[in-house]
Amino acid sequence: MTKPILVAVAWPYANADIHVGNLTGSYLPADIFARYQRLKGNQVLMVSGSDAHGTPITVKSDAEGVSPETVYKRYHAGFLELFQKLGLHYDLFSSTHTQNHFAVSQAMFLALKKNGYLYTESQQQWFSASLGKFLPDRYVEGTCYICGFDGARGDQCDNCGNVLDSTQLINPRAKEDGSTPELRDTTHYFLDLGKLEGPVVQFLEERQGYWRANVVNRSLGWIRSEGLRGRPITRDLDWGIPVPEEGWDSKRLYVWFEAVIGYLSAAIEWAALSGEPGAWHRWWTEAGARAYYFIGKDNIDFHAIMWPAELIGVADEFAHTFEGAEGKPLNLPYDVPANEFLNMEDRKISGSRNWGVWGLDFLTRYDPDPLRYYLTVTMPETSDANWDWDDFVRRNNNELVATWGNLANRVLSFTYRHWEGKVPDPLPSSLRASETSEAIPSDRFLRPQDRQLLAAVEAGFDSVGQHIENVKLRAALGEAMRLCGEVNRYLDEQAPWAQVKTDKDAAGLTIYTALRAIDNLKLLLAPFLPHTSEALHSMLGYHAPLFGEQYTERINDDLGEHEVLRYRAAAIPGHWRPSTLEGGRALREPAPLYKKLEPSIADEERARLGGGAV
RNA sequence: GGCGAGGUAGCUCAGUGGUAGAGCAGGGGACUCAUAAGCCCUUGGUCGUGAGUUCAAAUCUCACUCUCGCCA
Repeated sequence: MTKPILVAVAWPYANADIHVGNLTGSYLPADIFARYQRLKGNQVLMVSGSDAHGTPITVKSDAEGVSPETVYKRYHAGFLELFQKLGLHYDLFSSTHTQNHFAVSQAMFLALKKNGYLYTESQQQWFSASLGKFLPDRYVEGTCYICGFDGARGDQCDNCGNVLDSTQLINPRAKEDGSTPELRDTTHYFLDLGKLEGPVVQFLEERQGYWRANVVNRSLGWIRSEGLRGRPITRDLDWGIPVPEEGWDSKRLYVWFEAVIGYLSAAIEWAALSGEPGAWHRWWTEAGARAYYFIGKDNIDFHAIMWPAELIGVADEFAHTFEGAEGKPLNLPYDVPANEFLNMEDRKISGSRNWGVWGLDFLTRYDPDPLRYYLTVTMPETSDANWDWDDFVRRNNNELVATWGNLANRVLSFTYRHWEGKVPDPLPSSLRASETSEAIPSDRFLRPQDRQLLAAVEAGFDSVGQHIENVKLRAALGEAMRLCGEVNRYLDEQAPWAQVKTDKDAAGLTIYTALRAIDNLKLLLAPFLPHTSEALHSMLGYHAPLFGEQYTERINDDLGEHEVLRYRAAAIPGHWRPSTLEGGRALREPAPLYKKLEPSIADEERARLGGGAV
């Protein structure tokens, strides 16, 4: 029985490079979860894309004198490169700047309006007569009315850190041309969150039993203490999605409102690209489907409150508006396993201070799986965590290399030397030549200690799998690593290097068992360490790969061209079940899976922190 | 100031009522297939503080305290 699983991954804002905190916060856990679900045989759809709209991007484009599109495409290209190098297997990684996303967002808007959850309200906003337009808060500077600092922005004062009401700014001036703006009335659409508060609270309470405490308690606490109030979903801006309404040409849908719709629009775009336009319904309207949202804690409000509110608000009207057909309600999030933050050497990661480790830069010096390993064992699942370069080196050398890499290497190289590069046959040599041997299941000859080891390792398919399904990835990886220890212990007890001198059949049984254990561990670790599991898979003599392939594609629509990352599933998918390694199989020449790192690199890497601007 | 999360071995963290755990680091030992890796033994904690509930509390309640985050 296969289940549709939607793996909805946070949309990176296309105005900065991705750092290790972003990776461990949402992108990496999503990929681990998705890879497991695919191995398990479930129907996975993992989608995301670049968040291309909003003022941070227009601010950057103004500063550089290029179009917002140029800015977003530059960072988007970096995302695609990083995801391919790190092996983040998105079924589709698109962008919010596509004709499809525009259409889906506008349909959501219209469906909410039709259902009575939108209203308009007039508010005051700075208007520049010389520029002839309303100014977003970030585009106004002046004196902070709290601390008196003169360089405060309309939305926030960088001196005292307070969030400001821009209309109270003293001596306001337009950032763009220095002109003095005036307050004018402007009308906006609001999402009537007050009306949706009851259903949203009910949605959260139904999930309180299994959601992470920091996600559900925070959301419920916030609603109970402050209540939900209407929130503007349009703003005066010319970059973004037009409001589907006569006379609203100068306004755009607010980013917070439309970016989350990407989870839905990307599923729809994926379905269209796959040549099966209705296929998105499997994840979005079927009752048995589950949607997991992988995000960082800064996004909790939007995914645990706002997005559910939008989905509850459109109800079955979305399909009606979008497809003109009778529709079912859209599925609400099943889980939002938000992660906390990762600090860098005990300080907050900061792009402007160059305090952090950036994904693409890291991969110019190190391999992807050690990064995936370290980010998983330090994943901030319950509280903030810390990246420490000494710890990175230690864990790479003492855990990844010593416990697992060395285990694979010691068994494979021993086999290669003593059994001519083939899996030893568990049949006793006396039976091997006889005619009947092919009919005898080789497991029959395994000794109790062999069966015991294999049973312990095979139990990992349940225990590791259960942890992953509960999105406890640190625990899952820890369990898999513990099983590596079991195999190391078994080898020490059996000592095949001694057996081989006195009783080659016994040594053969030991090595056969150890190889099969490694073949299992390769799968148990594959969601976490896909590159090296794939390499080991190949050394064990398999030809069909465990996982599928990523590729990019350029799509043309009315907005122009956008590049997406896609995924082609493996022809013969891997399976989340015990190995049935057969004797006699030819192995490939083994090579170490991981490299030991010099402890000195910790100092070298720390020296890079905070250095010259990127 | 309000809300949320956290404060458990030197370090990173598990552990939500029943005699304190893991990994790493530290100390000792036997082995040698392996990336001087692996294996065995071992040192180490009054579970932030105080009180309460209970036959029994790291685990529940209350107060206090420190850290981080969000909001005001």
